[in-house]
Amino acid sequence: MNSRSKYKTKQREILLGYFETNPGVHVTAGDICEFFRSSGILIGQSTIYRNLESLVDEGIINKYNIDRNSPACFEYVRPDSHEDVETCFHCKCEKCGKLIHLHCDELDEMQAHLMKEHSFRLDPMRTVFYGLCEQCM
Amino acid sequence: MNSRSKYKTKQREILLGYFETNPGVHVTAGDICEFFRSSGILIGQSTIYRNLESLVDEGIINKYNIDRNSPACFEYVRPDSHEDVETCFHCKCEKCGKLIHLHCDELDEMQAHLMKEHSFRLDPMRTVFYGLCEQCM
DNA sequence: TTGCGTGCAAAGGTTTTGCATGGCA
DNA sequence: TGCCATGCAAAACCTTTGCACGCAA
Repeated sequence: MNSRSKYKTKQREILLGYFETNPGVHVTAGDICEFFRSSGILIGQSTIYRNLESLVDEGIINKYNIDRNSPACFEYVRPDSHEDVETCFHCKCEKCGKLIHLHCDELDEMQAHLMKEHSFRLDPMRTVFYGLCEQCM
Repeated sequence: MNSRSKYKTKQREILLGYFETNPGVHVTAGDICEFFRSSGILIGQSTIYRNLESLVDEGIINKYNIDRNSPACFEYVRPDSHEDVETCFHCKCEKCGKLIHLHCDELDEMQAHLMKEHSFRLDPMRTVFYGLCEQCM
């Protein structure tokens, strides 16, 4: 569970560079494997999975479990936007599968309400709103 | 995706009976398979999965994706709580697994807000709020 | 040199699918 | 009779793990 890297390896640097050049983008472990493979960069898939776990533990990237039976999504956390990500919500369209990022004061209030009135500490990282997007409605 | 049963089969009735005698309980597909196997009732696992999908589509049971890498949970929806369920939100404690039913005006407002401001039609049946309950906090 | 990180392959567990058979209407 | 549902087995899928080798410090 709690894994942090102690060595600075070439593979880790490459992976980190990939995220830094793709901020705000959701990618799966498979996407990353495929990208490196097609780029002629050889990094084993287990190395990718292990480094992803480390980066999540270190708070450098976030992991979202959008859906069972679809792979986990990873997203780079910009150093200067630490608070934003904490309060970012995700909406998943049940029809087209589109993932929408929401950052909204009203949702923050809703979260505070759940905490105060219902004694429930919502975890935005784990919670996904399911429904229909504008196009599919 | 959208599968609804057209025939009334013995297997479907048995599965439905299982849920009706276990209201409010969370079970996995594996649990159900194991239960029938140990009861000497032969129902193929694919039949169970396919019927579960149908029952979810028909709104007779709910499916919760508690965690990746742990199987999906299914729960019977009592007929007499149908209206409630439509506007009822679910909070799932990530630690103790407790499922809390919430019916609250503020959440209704939040839902209306998502619709009006973000053009997203939230589906309360499919959406589960993850976080920590009072005891586990 | 020490021990962590890597790569490969294989395992793990849940869910889906192909196909022939059986059963409902 | 015409489909749909079932059961079996195998595949698909994402992710984790075992192990020997390589590399960082």
